Amino acid sequence: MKKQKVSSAVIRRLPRYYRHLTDLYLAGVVRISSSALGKSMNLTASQIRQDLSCFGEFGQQGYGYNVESLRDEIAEILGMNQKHTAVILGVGNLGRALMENFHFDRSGFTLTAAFDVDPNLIGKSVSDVQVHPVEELERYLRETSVSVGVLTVPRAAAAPMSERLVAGGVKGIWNFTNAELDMGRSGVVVENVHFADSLLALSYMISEAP
Amino acid sequence: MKKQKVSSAVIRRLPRYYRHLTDLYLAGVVRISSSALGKSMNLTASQIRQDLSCFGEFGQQGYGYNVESLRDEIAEILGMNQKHTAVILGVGNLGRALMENFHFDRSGFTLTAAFDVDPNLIGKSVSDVQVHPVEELERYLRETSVSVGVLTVPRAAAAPMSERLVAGGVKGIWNFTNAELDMGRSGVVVENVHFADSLLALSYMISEAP
DNA sequence: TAGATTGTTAATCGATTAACAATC
DNA sequence: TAGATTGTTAATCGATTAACAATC
Repeated sequence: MKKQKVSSAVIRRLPRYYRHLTDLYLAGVVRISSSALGKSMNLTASQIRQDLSCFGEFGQQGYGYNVESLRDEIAEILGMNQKHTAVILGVGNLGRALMENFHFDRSGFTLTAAFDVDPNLIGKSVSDVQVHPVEELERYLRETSVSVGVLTVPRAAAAPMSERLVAGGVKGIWNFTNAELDMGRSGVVVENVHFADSLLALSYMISEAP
Repeated sequence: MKKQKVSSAVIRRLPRYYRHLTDLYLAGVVRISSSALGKSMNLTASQIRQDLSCFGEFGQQGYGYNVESLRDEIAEILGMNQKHTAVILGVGNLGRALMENFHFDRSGFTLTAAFDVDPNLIGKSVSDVQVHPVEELERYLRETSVSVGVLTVPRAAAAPMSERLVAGGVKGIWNFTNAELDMGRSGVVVENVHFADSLLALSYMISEAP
């Protein structure tokens, strides 16, 4: 086991490994070699072995990797067993879509509360998660350990809300607004889901085509 | 103007440039140097100049870049003026959230139709876009030029739907399902929005923290 | 055992950064 | 003009690929 810094390119591939290994596992595949996995994921066998070597030795010469145990190892590496919690800020369409459709638990998270300003929503539950008035955010964060704040508020509310989350001690922010959040020296990690950036990248790629 | 291949790292930064320049423009900033832009985006001035040089010469020595015209140039590069069109497949929570909240037009797209299997939705309109029965997809694609199909269907429907989109001649697929689509030799571009991958990357980053 | 496949070291490739002449 | 800042070429850094001894 090494303790070198893991590059962000590797980090981005880990969830893909996890997803593919889960699919293989569910399909009943017991073992797989780096070259077979590489073929199915469009990576080189070398890259896969190199990536995994950042975290330990999970394979066996002449055999390859056990699908289930490699999947479990990667889950562990990703922190999926750490009982992370999340709260969601903003129960508009997108917030509700995440609450109703996204399986936080499959990523090792428990969604424990939602917050909104709309009096019509407060007190209601969405997918068994209660909507609180946003004024109660600070108290909630004080009384409950929350790993991640999910930002699905309007753009204008993104900066102030992120500051309140940081002050409340969250470790990460999952940002669905198209605001660029500045975490300064807080150490809080921001993961952006910028829909527009994604669509524009696609726009570029289809515009280039011959 | 060069005609070298543009790396995917550069392509991914283009929408960010566009977003930052738009913010600057709306804030009334007229000109900016690569070093000032770099500071605000956490990039080196060198990298910005190197990136832009893939597409042409947009600055002026001793002055920097005109914010508005650089923004417009990048919009052009991204294909935002090409009157791209999109249809959305699957009007569940996520599909509806995109239809109601995401401004396709701000990325240069027009959302022209939605498709679903649910008889209760068919015929209705969401944000002025009509929901059609999915059986009509082929006819619609034949009669209308559609650039991109937005996949917000359940995972199991992702593969067959993507095949129908490809057969119908779309140029790109914006995939919100966690299925990994294989476009084979079709030349159709897939842009994935994998929520779970994104959250797992965040999970890794907060788990590493000291 | 022989064949397969790992983990790791070395080689290559590509992307980022630095430097600087050109010039507004 | 002098100062600022570009576009581009060269230097550096990091990530990917190839090669191979170790070994199941």
